[in-house]
Amino acid sequence: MMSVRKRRATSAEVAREAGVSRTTVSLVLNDAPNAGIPEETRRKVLAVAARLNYFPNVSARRLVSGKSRTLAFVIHQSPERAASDLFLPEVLRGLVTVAREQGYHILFHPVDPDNPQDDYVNLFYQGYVDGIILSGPQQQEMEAIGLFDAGAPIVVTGRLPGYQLPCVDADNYQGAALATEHLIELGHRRIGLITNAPSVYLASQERHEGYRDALETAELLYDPSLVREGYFTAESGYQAMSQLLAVGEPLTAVFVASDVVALGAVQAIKDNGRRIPQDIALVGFDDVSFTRYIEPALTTVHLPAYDLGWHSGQLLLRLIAQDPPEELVQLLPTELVIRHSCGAFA
Amino acid sequence: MMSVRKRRATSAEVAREAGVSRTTVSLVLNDAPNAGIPEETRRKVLAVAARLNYFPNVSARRLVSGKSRTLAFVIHQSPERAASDLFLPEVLRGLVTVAREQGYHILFHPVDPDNPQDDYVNLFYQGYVDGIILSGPQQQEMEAIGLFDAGAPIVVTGRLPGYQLPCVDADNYQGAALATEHLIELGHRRIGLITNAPSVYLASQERHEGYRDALETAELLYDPSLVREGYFTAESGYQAMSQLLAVGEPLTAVFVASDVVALGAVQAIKDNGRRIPQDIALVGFDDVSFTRYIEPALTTVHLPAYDLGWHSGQLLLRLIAQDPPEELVQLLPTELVIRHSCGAFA
DNA sequence: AGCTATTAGTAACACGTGTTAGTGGACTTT
DNA sequence: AAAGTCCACTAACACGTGTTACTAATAGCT
Repeated sequence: MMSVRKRRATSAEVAREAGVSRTTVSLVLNDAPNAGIPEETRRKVLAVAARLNYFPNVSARRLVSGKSRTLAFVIHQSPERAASDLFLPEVLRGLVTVAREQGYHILFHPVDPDNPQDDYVNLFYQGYVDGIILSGPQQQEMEAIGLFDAGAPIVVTGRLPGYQLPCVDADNYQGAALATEHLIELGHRRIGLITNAPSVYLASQERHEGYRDALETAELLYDPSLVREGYFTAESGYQAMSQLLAVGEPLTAVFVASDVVALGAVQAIKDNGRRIPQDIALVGFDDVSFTRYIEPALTTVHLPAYDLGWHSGQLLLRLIAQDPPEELVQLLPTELVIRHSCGAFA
Repeated sequence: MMSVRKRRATSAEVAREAGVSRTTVSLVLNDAPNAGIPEETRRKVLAVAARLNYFPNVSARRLVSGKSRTLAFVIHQSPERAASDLFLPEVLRGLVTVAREQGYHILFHPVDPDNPQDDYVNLFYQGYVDGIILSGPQQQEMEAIGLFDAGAPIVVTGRLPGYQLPCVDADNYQGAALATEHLIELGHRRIGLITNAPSVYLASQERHEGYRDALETAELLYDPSLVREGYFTAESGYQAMSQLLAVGEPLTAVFVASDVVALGAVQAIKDNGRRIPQDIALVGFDDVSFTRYIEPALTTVHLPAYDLGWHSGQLLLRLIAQDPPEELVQLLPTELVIRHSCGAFA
């Protein structure tokens, strides 16, 4: 049984114990390519290091290298919305995957938008991290812009309207068009829209435009009276759908630009005594985990959460490596997930 | 407009610019209480520091202090299950909240159980973090035990059966009893159980026992033929419920020890042409976000995800501060969330 | 034999900070 | 006036590592 040593071993102790200099220990452990260390010395050092349970101190390494090999994942989330952040696990998984490939760690750093006393820019200035990923930015994100202008590596997951920051986002426009085109192909002519959020949100605008352009490409009339605004929640979807059901000339399909909002819409349709998809066909957006469980299973547009994390990390790492790609604004394609609510299987 | 300086300022530069020694700068910025620095010097130093945009280098601080003021959140998650980890955001929020109060940061470090080449123990031995929170441990977590035996601060979120590690878990037994008692109070006498997972999982055992003991306390017969095993998924719930519906003497209520599994059960009941809660009352477990949206809204036992994160962090911080509480195994109480599927509002 | 090239290694500096022990001067006390 | 006390501040060390410049010894070549 190995006894527990209180203090951690240092490279100096390894050197003394192995009868070599600290430099040699360092060269062996980082196996420096050009310095020719003979095999015997090498093995001796490694053996002593293993025996003393030596691990190089990362703070000292960081200090001398000037790099932290850590990325900050900064996410704006109010306590209420945090609980229902259904993408966070997947985004993180994508980010960690690409980061770890290159030996980087992730510092998880949520920020409460309501009291932004917490200065995430310090994470960079204090050398805590080498770069920052900013998820779900606010409208006025002056700190991020200042950071970028100062030459700091920073990537926005989502988008910051009006500023030219490096960012990775889902192609909301394309996804909305995909959903709408699918309903058109199924023969629908009067297709309503319930947005995911008010139009100040860029994603909401883009999904709205994708819907409209798909209609017009198919030479269908874009009718604003068939459009209602959602507000993130299922409740808002219930309200919006109830209104649409009361429109004079009835519609046969609705594109709801958010799965959570669509949940409320489904309820409203059922309460109104109509059936899905026979009376009203439905397509959602986001592909959150529970959409396959509701009745009927929701056809929806898959938001590539894992890829968002992965590409954000990849972009950030290239910025850190001073090797930026030509295109600093990346839109990731979405995919239509066909289930039962659209009536394709009827 | 302030020009962007390439190199970051150091305390030595601040000292030179302010005409004092580096020691004075350090004393001012950390406002050391006993060292009497006159107000004028103090202001002068602070002014120069602000002008030079000086931030103390965290790597150097860590090196000299020997502390990283960082906690690792290590979570075992296979890629498939990561996407449906509905508690992660809340657990993280709780953990970050308590950590930040004491000036700690969080390193997010998922581990794929299928290829565990990644040694999270090194995070501690290399001085990357001061302590480790281990979420969702495997059955044989020898590294964690070794770490604990070596005196490293470590806390398990969930529980490691058979070993005496500090841990924080939800009181599954109490929650299951709560759910079952509620159904009994509503007058049900034949109450089925669908477990959340196979009985090798501790949480599954505990929920099973809570159910049985609640029955026996009410002097009702515990009947194994009314018990079926779920397996995490809605599909497994559909299967289990279908079997229970075919039992000779029909039951009037079922406690499903997982909301996701309950989703499948709901579907099976509907497909069988019975109504909830009139024909069959249902209570779930976990209180995942979508339970309020399904039809009827699911009565369930709230799993205190935020508190799990918070108390895990709190316990770990006390271990780090060498101030451990008497009780190193903490069970957090659950709460019954009464909605419509149990029939309490009928 | 004398010069050069290679081998095997080390001494010393740098990274940026916290902190202890100490110093010179002004002020107070006896 | 001498001794003691406080004030304001600093020199110097420590933290643990990476890396460059250098040395001593050996081998290779003409």
